[in-house]
Amino acid sequence: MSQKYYSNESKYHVAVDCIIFGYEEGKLQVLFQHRNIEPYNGELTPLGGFVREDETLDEAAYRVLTERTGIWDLFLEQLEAFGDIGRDPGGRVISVAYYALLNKANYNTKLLDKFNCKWVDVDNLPVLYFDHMKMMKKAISRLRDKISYTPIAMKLLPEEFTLSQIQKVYQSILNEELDKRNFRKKICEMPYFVKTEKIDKSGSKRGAAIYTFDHKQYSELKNFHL
Amino acid sequence: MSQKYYSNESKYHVAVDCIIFGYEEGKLQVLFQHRNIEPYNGELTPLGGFVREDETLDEAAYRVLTERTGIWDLFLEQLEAFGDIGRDPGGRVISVAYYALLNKANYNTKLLDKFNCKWVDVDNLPVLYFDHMKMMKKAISRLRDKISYTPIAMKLLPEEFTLSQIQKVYQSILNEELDKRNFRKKICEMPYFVKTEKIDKSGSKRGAAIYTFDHKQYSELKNFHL
DNA sequence: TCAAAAGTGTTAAGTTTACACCCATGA
DNA sequence: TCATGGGTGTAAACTTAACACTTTTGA
Repeated sequence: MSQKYYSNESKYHVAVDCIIFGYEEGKLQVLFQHRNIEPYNGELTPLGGFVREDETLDEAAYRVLTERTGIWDLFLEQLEAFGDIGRDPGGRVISVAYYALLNKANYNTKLLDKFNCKWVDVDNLPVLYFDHMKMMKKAISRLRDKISYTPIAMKLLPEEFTLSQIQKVYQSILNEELDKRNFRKKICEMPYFVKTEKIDKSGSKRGAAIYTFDHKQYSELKNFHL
Repeated sequence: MSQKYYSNESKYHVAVDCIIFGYEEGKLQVLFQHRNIEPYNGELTPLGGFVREDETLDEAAYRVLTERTGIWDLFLEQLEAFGDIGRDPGGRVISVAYYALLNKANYNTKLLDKFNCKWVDVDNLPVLYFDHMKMMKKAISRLRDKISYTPIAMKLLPEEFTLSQIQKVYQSILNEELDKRNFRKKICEMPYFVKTEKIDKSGSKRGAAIYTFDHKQYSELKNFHL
């Protein structure tokens, strides 16, 4: 069936590559894996895999992510396809790049060793091969754009967080300091950030108000604006 | 060589699909082609083709465009890859979608018949098959975003144009009326729109100043801001 | 002479930025 | 008691939006 009409045309390997962002201690991080296949066996690479016949591109990316992190709740979006001829010296591979945001606290650290993965600060990236640096740059620039008009940065944090914590997340993504008052003003204007009665004492003696993200209200608002 | 390392993995047909925008008489238009292959033989579809082994994805898109329009000077950018399993009933095809802007005045109309193509107003789209409507929507929304911070809309017009003409182009893309004074203010602020001494009498009795686009200055400014 | 498009500035509204001090608490 | 991070408002700068009349000229 898959050969019914187009049998004269060439076929190619198709892979997904996921730039996976996490956050810890004020730093935006990316998850890499040591390649276990030639060429460049052992070198760091974004998490990727070949697309299977029974899955869409998005599903392939999601599979790679969940099977190697143990996390199901994440933000995932396609960046674009990379298909230069010599991009992979191991053969012609069309790679569809994705980026993802997840909460490291949910990460199953046993899988780190199993898959030989490693978190790296984005301000200290390793040497990357193929066109992986292009993907990285695209991912970071897309992420920077996107956090200005959607609250996806929340996916890097636990369900409960303080305003200072979000601010640090934004700062780590944008790589610049933000004004505390202006930042809080903007956040609190958005109706899906809700202040709880709870106080987080972990970050300061005085304690900071704990906020949560109202997913339901957010998706209602989002749909409304379409 | 292309099989050296990954020979156990599945391979797929990879195609490009181009959403090609043109402009005429106040209307934003898209170029379609009648399919000459089953399934859906004869139905309208964006211009597309399979990726060859000796070309990148961008090159494939550019080839499809130039060989079927006769135009070499155009704006071309990737949208994203589409790879749902059943998207093409003729077989599994991963399609990388592009959008392009070109000046219809340069279009070789002989090619229209040769390739069985047809310009359609975007506000009057035909029934589309596969996931082509998704691509269309993505292309239009990307185009709308992009004209707010880059002057790509110029690619729809001849080298020389009047301010009223550009305004109509913007209006046709955004599908809304713009304020004449505010619009002209914004355009004239950009240093790469240069007013010439020439007058275009074709659109009015009084005549309108002819402007050109300074590509050199634009690319210098653009590079400066990187 | 008049219809039709070209051309032109100002004001109000809204948004963004800059900026500094008091508060509550645990050590 | 003091060091630490939490919390708060206002004014200036800038950007965007709204708005109406005069000019030119060919038919």
